[in-house]
Amino acid sequence: MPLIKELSAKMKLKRDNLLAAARELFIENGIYNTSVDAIVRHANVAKGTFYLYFEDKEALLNEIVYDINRSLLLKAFNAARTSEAGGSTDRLIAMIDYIINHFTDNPQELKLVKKNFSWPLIKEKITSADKDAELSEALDSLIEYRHIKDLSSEEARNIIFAIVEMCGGLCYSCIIHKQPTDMETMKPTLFMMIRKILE
Amino acid sequence: MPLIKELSAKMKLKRDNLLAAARELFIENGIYNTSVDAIVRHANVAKGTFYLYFEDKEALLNEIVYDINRSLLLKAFNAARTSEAGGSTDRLIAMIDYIINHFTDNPQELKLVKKNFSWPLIKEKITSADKDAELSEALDSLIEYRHIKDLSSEEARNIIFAIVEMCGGLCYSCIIHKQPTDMETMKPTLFMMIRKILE
Amino acid sequence: MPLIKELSAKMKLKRDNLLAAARELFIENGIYNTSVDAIVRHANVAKGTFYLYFEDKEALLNEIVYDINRSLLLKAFNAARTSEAGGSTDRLIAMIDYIINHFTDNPQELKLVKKNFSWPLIKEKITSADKDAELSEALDSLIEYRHIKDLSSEEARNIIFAIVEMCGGLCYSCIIHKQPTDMETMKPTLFMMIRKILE
Amino acid sequence: MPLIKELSAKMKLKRDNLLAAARELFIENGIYNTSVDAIVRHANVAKGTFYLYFEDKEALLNEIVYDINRSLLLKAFNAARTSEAGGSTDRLIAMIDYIINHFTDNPQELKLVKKNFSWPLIKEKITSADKDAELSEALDSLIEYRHIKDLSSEEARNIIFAIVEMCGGLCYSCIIHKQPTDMETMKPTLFMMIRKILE
DNA sequence: GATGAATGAGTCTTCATTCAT
DNA sequence: GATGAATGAAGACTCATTCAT
Repeated sequence: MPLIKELSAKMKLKRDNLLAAARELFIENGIYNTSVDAIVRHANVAKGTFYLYFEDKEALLNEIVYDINRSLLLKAFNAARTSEAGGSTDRLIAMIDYIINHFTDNPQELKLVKKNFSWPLIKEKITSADKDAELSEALDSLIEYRHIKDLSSEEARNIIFAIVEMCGGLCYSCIIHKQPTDMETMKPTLFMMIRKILE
Repeated sequence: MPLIKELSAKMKLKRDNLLAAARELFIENGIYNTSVDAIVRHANVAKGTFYLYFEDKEALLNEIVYDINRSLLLKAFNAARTSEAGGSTDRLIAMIDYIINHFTDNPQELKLVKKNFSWPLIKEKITSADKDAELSEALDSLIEYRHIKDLSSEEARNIIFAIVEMCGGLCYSCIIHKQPTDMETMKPTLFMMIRKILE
Repeated sequence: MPLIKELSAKMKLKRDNLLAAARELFIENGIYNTSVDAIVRHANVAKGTFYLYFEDKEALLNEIVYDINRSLLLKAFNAARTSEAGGSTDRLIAMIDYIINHFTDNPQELKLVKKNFSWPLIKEKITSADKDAELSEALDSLIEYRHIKDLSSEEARNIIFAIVEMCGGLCYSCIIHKQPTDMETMKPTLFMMIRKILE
Repeated sequence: MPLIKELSAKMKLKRDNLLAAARELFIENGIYNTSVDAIVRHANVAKGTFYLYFEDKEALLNEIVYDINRSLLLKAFNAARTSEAGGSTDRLIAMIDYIINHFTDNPQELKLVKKNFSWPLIKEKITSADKDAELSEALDSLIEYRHIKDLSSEEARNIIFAIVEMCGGLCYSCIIHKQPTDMETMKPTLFMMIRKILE
């Protein structure tokens, strides 16, 4: 797309500025209280510039949500990999623990991600021609780590998926609404449930 | 308060009209694409009438989401109660099955409910002075049905809660996005997981 | 107008209720922040009743402003009459002093009256068939008290009128805005000016 | 701030258009009967443009009232300065005469100004960092022209102020309501009173 | 006479998007 | 590519007034 690579660097910067500004404002004030105007002001660019880099506000939002998820997943993955956790179940729980802690510390981010998370978006990014290799790999290893068991890989994937949904849902209600209890109290129960599911 | 029952009945009708109109439009076009204007047009009342019955759009939304949840929960509860399911786990699964089937048939309703579900709202309704007795009871029996086990009632409640979140999350992604698979395929895996959790 | 005198008493009561309620609210919140709705609520009557007694909001406002002026003028008049003030100038100043003190204690009333005072309204009330005799007399004596001087009665009236406007204007700016100074400081200067005007 | 003077000029023009349109409509229909909608229609700009230049309707109103006062005061001042009037009292009367004549010719403007005049506004404009020097000077010379007399400058200012209020009040009732007489008839009496006040 | 539910024109304000420069 | 003034449709909400009961 960019004709001259040199320019592309400058442009990337501007784009990143916008992304960062929007992320900050979305997290601080919520999506529906953040106008394009506020974003460009915070990023110190002109209104029109926004539309040079993003189709519209939603495209920007999707990208931000994707970035947050991607970065968090990779960090959680590395945390689990470098932990001394022995079995694969322990590693999965270490990952989830990492994610829970992160959202406990960043509840606004959780709000943003949860309300706007979309699997199709992720799927596209790990399926398309210029796919996100790093993320793909992390996700794959997550899914396939249970190959030892007598489950088909689809079934394994579905189980992991279900666990993830459960964790996501609990994060939201326990951290944001403290319902039915706080996250700290819920955690042992959650981990126990996961262990039971995975035997 | 109402001196004349007849009048009150008329007003209830109008209120219900508005509720129904809004529900339809919310389901069809989404919340943020449904203006108060559209609602009153669809309900065939004047703009001002809306504000006679609802403080604002959000109050209306909350009521709709609550109504959907309430009615679905009660129906699921009755379905489970009248099923031949023996054990308590079977009854819980019967309930969940009912809910899954309902959302499979009404994916738009699922969209509406999922994005705007809020435990605090439910909590308020089953806690306040003039609480919703019927719903309260259903929820209580859900939570306390596992008193036989060696779990504290809080832990039992938390487990049920987690299962509900898992089911809710899976419904959304499997029914709306068909991710990672469709609901029909996911169901057996889900039920198996629930059984494992509850032993 | 009223067919039955008995009813008229009840009606007068309702009318007075509305008047009193509106006056209170106008003074407390200002005219443009006081809705007919608030008035009828505060007066404990139905919305429609309002329009049974007043053509519209403005008619009500006019009546309130008139009542305030009338009552204040009469009270000021009596205060001056019963004061030991000797000359006619002293009596006029005593009157003005009374009015200034009243507005100093009731700045909100001053706001209401000043922004909505209208001579035509007063004129109509003291000119019409069923004129307000008491007020008429007070005003007349005010105007004609200077008959000893070699001024035509028109000129005397105009001078008094001008003095009244000056006092009214000063009240507003000195009491409400403390501009150019507070009323207490302005008073001696004002009285000195009046004396000079009247010799 | 403006990098390009040309652009700024265009914008100033648009702002002035809005100002002029609003002024016309305010004068013709009154403030509360003039909607932002009507203003932008009359100025041939889009609704949003209004809010590009003015915070809200009130800010616009304040600016208009200020502009009218400012321009009238300066014109009156110049008229008095260039008149052959000898003493300072004569010059003050010349000024007042100018103002009276102006309002006689523009009664609608008088209405607008009188109901919305606000000393605090004026005060702010002649006190703030980037104060209106020209107006400041005119006002100062008005106030201080009586330094010869044995009055403190505060007292002199207060007297002038009182005279101004008297004139303003008389203008309104004599011009708008012809009460108690028309302005032409009132003028000699008024001037006589001013002379008496100032000896 | 009294009621109060219903009206709907009207208000201000926001904001994503465009486009001439 | 970058700008930011301009747009105007759309939004939520208000409230004086009416009228069937």
